[in-house]
Amino acid sequence: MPKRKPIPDPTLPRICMYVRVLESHQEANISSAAIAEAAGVNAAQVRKDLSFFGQFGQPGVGYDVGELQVALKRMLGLDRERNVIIVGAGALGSALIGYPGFEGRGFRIVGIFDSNPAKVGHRLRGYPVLPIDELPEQLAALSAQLGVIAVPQAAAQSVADTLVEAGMTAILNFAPVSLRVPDSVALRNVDLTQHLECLAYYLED
Amino acid sequence: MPKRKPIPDPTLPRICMYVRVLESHQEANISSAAIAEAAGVNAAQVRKDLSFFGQFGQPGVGYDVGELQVALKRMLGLDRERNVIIVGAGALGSALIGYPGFEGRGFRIVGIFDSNPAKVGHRLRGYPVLPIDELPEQLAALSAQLGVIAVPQAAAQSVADTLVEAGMTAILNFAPVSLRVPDSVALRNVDLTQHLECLAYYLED
DNA sequence: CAGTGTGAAGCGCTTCACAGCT
DNA sequence: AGCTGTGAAGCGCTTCACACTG
Repeated sequence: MPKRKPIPDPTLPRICMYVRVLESHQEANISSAAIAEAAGVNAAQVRKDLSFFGQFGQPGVGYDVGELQVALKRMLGLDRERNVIIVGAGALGSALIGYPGFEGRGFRIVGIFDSNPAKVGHRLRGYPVLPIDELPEQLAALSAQLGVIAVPQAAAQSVADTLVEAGMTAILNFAPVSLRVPDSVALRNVDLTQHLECLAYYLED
Repeated sequence: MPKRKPIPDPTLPRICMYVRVLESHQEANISSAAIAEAAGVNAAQVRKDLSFFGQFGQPGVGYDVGELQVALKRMLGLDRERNVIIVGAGALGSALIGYPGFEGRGFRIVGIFDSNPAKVGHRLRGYPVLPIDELPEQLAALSAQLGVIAVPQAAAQSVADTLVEAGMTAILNFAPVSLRVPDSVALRNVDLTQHLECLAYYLED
């Protein structure tokens, strides 16, 4: 469900990368060629990507680093904090809670859920683990906008259904299954094993 | 560096998914339509993907589930165990060590490395944390074929260089940077924050 | 002149559609 | 009849090339 105009799917992650490049750039100006170099893409690609959001550059000069950064962050919706809940208090869920890349970039973990009664009630890195049945009530109270699924494969679809029913519209799924969600829900999958499997293909022996 | 014929980049992950579908399929036969349904793709896509590796199906019948599974696993190089080392003994590295999807699918963690002297020597989930300087010597001894980078952004390129110099040809990178490696090295990136950022774009407010 | 913005060409993946096999 | 394998069409992203701007 695109916001205003339909952005090509591959563009979005690239824009995120450009923001990173801008953040670690020292000078005040930067050219599309320099962004491309740092991001590992074509310079024309950079300009075309940016053109989806408007015109930011000055011919002969390039882009104002600070200005472009702010503009892109606003376009991506990264100009505000986002509350995130994690479902699954296993090793992966636990690691995500402490992941510095989240808190440091505007994503605040506001709740951990698990179906295992043995885990519920305990604290994980300072966060109380809540029972999954309470997810529907808690969701509004926590004003969580992003849900992370870090449960075993077998439980993933059920958790996704619960999240969707509770009104969650954006889900990041770490379970190795193709989840079924309504078109109105944004879903991204991160399949760790799949990445290793793809790499294995390129090994010689 | 493709093995025999150049496979379209998007095909590889899909093949991995098909294998998953086959593994959890009960009957002896399956049609491309059924695989497609479960994998969330087009049926013609499935047939075209499979045709890169050969002809497996029987017109009017479909595919033999067991046979196709074995064939695909061999084509992907998943018919043997792969030794994996993880660089970075932080929260993420720690979670990856215990990730059931690895050990359960032929990827065996054989070593953890970290540059922090405070971590070296300790055991992480039963594995000794080795100093990163020993990586070159240890690599051959451990016969590791896959390297996982789970260190902070600032250290990632240096770790990648070390891995490449030591002869590693496949790298899975969790640091949020675009790493520079020779073309002969297979590299895949998993940027957790980037996924959340992409999702944030689709949020209404 | 250096560098952006963009129409147009290029290219590769996806989907269609159907011949052919069982 | 049912379903695979595949040439060909369709489609969308990427790259080129250049007019234009400061």
